[in-house]
Amino acid sequence: MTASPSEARAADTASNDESPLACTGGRARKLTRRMTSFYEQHLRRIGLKLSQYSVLMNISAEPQALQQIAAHLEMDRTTLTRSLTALVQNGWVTDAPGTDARQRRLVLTPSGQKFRAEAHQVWRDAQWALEAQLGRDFVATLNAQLERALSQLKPALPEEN
Amino acid sequence: MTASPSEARAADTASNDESPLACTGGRARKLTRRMTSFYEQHLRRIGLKLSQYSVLMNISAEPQALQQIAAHLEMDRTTLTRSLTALVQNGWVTDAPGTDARQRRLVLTPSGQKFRAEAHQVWRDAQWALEAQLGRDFVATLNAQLERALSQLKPALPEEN
DNA sequence: TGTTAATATGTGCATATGCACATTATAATC
DNA sequence: GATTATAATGTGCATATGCACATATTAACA
Repeated sequence: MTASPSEARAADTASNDESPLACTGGRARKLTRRMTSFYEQHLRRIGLKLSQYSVLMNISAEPQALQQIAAHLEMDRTTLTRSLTALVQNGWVTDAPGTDARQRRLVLTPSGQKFRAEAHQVWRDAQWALEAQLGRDFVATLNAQLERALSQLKPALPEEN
Repeated sequence: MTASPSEARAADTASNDESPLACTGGRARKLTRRMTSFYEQHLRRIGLKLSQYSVLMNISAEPQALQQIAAHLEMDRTTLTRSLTALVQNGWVTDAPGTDARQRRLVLTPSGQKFRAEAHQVWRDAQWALEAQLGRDFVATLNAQLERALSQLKPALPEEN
């Protein structure tokens, strides 16, 4: 409502009161949509989504617990579960036997290792294309900015589960 | 090439001339997840997703065609359609009568105008919180970087529809 | 040792995202 | 004026995202 407590600060950002584009989150989302689209133009020829590629690159011949992978990727645990479904169905990833019946330990299959190398090459093409389009220096700067933002914008409620 | 477990990490940090930079798309996605989470912590108290907020801020008392809104937000047309469903069901947005039976023209209802102002205030709180956490200067820089990336990474196949 | 707490994961629900396809209405053309 | 092209939108499908809740398993401990 008429939030009087914030009127003082309102002057600080009054320049963009009417402009929703000032929203950093909105910009980030928009860029992510374009960026995802860009990468997936390349990845489409091997039938991978960018997210699936990310998951695939974080699985190896060494069994890793699902939660470890999720933490490393900083993906929602349940999102990872469903993302793995496709990779498992394609025979690239499988469950390694373990001692703890709760824990899922995931490994690449032989065909998964082969496919991962192929996917990596396709990603390289995409990344090179991105650097060609935006300029290598700018991409490096952007990477650094994203990295810095990530280091400062810590995830909220870090796993209260 | 041997798809060793370290290959992914090697690519992540590679910076020599022969290797592409780290996956910019992956970083962007990760930051977007955190950013979205950050904003939605605030927006949750009025029951809005960040995406819904963006849509709401791009609808006014002046009827606008769905496609115009989608183009301006650079959102997929069909995503917008479904995002509008919730806004319409809540009585904030409605269809304005038009001459072309194909075209949907959307307007804010009176209650929608009121709610939009409220949502805007909540967003301001979120934006302020973001600036407080990351530092105002850095947010400004980040915004500029995102904007620059957006201006250079044009959408592929720019609406062949 | 039996009960309770903590762990690891899965499922249902709602929305987001984009593609392919279907539908309806207007415009164009002959 | 009937047929065809174009335009605007909606729907189905697959996946992404995150939250709330449910389940199963191991650890803790009284």
